[in-house]
Amino acid sequence: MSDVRMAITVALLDAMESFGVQLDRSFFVVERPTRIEHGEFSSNIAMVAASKLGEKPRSLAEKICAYMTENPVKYQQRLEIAGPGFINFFLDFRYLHDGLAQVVTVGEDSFARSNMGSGARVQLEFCSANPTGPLHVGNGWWASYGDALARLLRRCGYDVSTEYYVNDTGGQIRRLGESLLARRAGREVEEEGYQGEYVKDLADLYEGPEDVVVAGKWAAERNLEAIRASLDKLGINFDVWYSQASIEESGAVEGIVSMLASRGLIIEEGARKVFLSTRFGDSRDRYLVKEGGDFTYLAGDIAYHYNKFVVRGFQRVIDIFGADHHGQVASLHAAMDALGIGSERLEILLGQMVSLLSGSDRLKFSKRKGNLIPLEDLVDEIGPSATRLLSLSTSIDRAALVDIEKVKAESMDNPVYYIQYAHARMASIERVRDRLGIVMPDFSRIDLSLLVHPRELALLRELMVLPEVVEEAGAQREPYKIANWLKEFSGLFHSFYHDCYVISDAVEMELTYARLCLVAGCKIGIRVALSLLGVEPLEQM
RNA sequence: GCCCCUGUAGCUCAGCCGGACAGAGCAGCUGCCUUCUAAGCAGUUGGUCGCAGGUUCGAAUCCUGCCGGGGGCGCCA
Repeated sequence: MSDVRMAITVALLDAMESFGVQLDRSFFVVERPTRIEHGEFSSNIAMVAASKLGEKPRSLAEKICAYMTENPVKYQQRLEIAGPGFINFFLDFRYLHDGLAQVVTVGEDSFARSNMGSGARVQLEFCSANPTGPLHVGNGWWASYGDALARLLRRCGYDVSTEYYVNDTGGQIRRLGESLLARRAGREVEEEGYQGEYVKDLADLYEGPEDVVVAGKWAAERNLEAIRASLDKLGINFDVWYSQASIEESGAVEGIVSMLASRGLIIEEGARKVFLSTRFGDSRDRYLVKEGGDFTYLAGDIAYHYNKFVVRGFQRVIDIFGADHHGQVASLHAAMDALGIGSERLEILLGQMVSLLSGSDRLKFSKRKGNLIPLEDLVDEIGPSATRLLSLSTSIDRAALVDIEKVKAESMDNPVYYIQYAHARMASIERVRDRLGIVMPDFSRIDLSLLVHPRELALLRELMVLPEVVEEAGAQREPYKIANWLKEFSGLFHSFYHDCYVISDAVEMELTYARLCLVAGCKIGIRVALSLLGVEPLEQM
């Protein structure tokens, strides 16, 4: 919460206390009204608290205003009671000027940084696409989300480690091997196999033995290299690549099963072993060992999560899955409770499906069929920044619909250009400043109170909001809020740029200095936000 | 049948821990380049917030039911 907002909140609490009422801070809000006529800040406290005092909202509002007029907060100019009982705060614009001075003073590294996480160790697992083929657009979509969330949480003071879980074992690897060998022998790949063209390309390179496991592992490694390369193009790097096979080979999976058995949570049906997950809220019990004696995917996944919490000591784990893995959520949570770890420490975010629109056809994809659109094609076409920003513009809870033709053909309409252009204009102003040899005076001699044009004030207000947006986006795991802020802020900057010349014969030098300062602050803000999304700012366009 | 998302302008989406006349971009229509990049700015057209109840001083927002869309309920991974 900003200092000003905090001060108002505290003052309102004091006012209520003076009337003998103790209120919780979450009981009311101090917000920025959508309309500037309603002041810089506004509170609903009189409306929600009126019944506690047996008063009418407006008369309580009057009492509060009287108190606050006696005990004003910093920058307070006047108060207004409006509508059903809102208290509107009109402030001296110096609160914005002081805010700007602070932004410029602390700079890009510290502005909009929060200590919300207090250094808590968080593990963030995302993407984790099976190495049975190249990444498709949907994988890249949620990979961008995961990467942005990691950046966001780091900025909020969490100690984040990102991880890609490599599913490099099991039936799918055998199936991949079978498909590879079939291609090498010139046979058709069967219905259940991987039919994409990439299998053909790999088959041409494979010189190993006629063994489905060896061939499968070989192909998976090749695919993984391609996946790393695609992610690299998007600017995404993982701290850890964790192998599923390594978990199985370490004996950790047996360990988990016996741990659960010792708690009486496993029943045996011949060779099969069933985890009584319904006791922890799952909708049905789950097999951990199959009839043939192999572990199920879930068994390995539980061991993997045990490893995250207990072996590696993460305080919190966030998994980002596609909505098609929704079925795992209840089972994993059940297992965490069964193992005494606590399901509340495991946060599973589900990314809704991404579908692509080409012309009027909604395309359906399948990795096995091989009819997917590779992530790399999109990145090569529109660039990493646009790819990221596109996927980060909407909520994870909403099934995204991407219009391929539109994105490719009319990429000028992509919001990334709008935002980049704003940054490029800021940089351009500074280039002109340097070309003309304008040297900024000492900071203390710049009169920021000259910034009173509506465009300047609007820009300043939005800049001041960024720290709160960062905290909110981090707390709610919603990086798209940063993207929305960027669009809004860029729009305000374009308006300012159009209406308020910074360097011109028609502008007094004192005002030029103040505006240069504003531009510097804006540049800090936009660069912080872009960095959170992993988008590279452009100096010129 | 059960579980998770979702239904807001012609299209893509914000707003959803209740608040003041429902927002943006795109598409459409009108204007604006002799000064820091017109990939821009300004204006304008366009909405029974899926439907019906309920809670409330106040509901797009909360609750219930219904209708529609996506995903999931494997000894696949």
